[in-house]
Amino acid sequence: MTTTELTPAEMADRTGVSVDTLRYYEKEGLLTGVERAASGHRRYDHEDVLWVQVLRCLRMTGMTIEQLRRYCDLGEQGEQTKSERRRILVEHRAEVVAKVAELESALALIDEKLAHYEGVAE
Amino acid sequence: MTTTELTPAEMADRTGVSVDTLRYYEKEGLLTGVERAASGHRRYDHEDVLWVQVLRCLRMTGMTIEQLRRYCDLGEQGEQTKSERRRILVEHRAEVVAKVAELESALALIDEKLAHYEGVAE
DNA sequence: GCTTGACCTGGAGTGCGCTCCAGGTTGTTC
DNA sequence: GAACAACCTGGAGCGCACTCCAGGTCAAGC
Repeated sequence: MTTTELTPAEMADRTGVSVDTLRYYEKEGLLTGVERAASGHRRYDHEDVLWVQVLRCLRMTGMTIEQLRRYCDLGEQGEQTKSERRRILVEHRAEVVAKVAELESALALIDEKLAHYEGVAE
Repeated sequence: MTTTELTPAEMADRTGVSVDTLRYYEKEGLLTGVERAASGHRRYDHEDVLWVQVLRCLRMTGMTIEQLRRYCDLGEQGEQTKSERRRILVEHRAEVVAKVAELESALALIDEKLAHYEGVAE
């Protein structure tokens, strides 16, 4: 199995996360074990791509860097932290569901407000 | 018609928005025409309560202070800005709908991730 | 009439999540 | 081998939306 390695620029391209942010995530401990070329330049593999996609998904849904760090630290500690990690995801999932509900009730209010503009030309 | 007037503390209580934030919104032009008692202390009326609820709804759904200011400024300018205000709301609504979709696809990924923890005790 | 707490103003400070910068090394292309 | 881009590090800076502070005024209870 040949693992395709990506340069920082390629990784940024692939994930939609800037080179600076990738380095920032690494510095914050959200992205560990990134390989280096002999030159010292970073080389990202497919696993890194998948993981960054998870990071983006969790960030996008409101998980903080702090919480992500906790989640990653647990991952580093191995199998015995699985239930704790699961708990974190279950909890976060609930927050996302709540957020969706919140947005939907906000939509209702926006629609109500929009009704006042009925008949107004575009 | 007796308009019940609220002190800043009561207003904060009623709307869930802190006294500091209420003053901030006023300073930023998102909340205009707030009455004052003879003492110079603010007195909020029912309309203010309703408007702050709208502000919170729009903020919560990601509208920025800048955009809200624009919307409020248009309101100050009267009837001829109605279609522009409508346009802003319609556009914002679309963004909220997109955000909901985004969160829902994130939920799918979280669920996928959670599936890996299947059988892990709580 | 004095204390205590809510209120006033202008402006400084905070936390978050990046984003940018300086000063230097590496790698590719002509 | 020179130029130029992409990379490295540590650390500073930024934009947003508040949040807090200093120094003072106002009002309600005792």
